[in-house]
Amino acid sequence: MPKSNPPFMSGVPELLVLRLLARQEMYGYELVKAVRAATGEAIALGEGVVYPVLHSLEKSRALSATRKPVNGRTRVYYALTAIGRKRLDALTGDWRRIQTGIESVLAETHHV
Amino acid sequence: MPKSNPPFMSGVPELLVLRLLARQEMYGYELVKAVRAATGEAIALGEGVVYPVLHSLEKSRALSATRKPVNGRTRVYYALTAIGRKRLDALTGDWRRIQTGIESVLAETHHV
DNA sequence: TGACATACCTTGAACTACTATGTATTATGC
DNA sequence: GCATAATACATAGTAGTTCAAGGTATGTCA
Repeated sequence: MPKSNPPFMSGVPELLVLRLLARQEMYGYELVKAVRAATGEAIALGEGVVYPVLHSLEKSRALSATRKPVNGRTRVYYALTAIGRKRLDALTGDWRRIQTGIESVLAETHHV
Repeated sequence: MPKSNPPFMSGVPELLVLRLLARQEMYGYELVKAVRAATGEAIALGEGVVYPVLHSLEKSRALSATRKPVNGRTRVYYALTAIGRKRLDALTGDWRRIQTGIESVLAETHHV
């Protein structure tokens, strides 16, 4: 029974991938673990989530892919493009807007 | 062309509706405007979003509905139940976890 | 009579994350 | 030498949810 669409996750994988790749280029499997580490285990993305995001971002030219042979194994390194940077900025803005909105509702010391 | 699933909105309508109804009971149309006001215009939910959420929450007994005739017109007032309170607490926890995780990734002063 | 705000509701589509599964190679344990 | 785990990439199918657009009806103001 596939448990899908857990609350508050839409757009999150894309944002995290773009943000982490803005720091340095990485390959898919590395990203999976980087997300876990960077969020302090708060968010964990499976490979089945990360790879489709990478492919779709590459297709929209937000990422560039480079195949590098490492240890006889081929790794696909992804790096942020100028388009990707813009996409990251836009997503970050969306996030800030929504985060602020929700915070102002949750924060209210409710005096029933 | 319906633009659906904008980033970061999954679960948000449910959270906002529960949170606002925790303060005081309200009817659908009132909620639509309350969300806009409470989030400082940052988040605006259409009626097509709010009503299905209300119905689904009523179905899962998180909300109780009361029909009240006002000015010859019938309004359906929704109030939080004990189940709804638990659901709100759970969702709030989810939100805090994800919000914290993302913040720790975004916050990094990136020194390229 | 017309226009507009209030109030409620439904529908169809589109998006996206998730689990599960598959393939292949390298490293580790016994 | 064999089994297991970790690495590395990939796809399929599902399902949950938001959204725009439309529909109905009443009250109010000009």
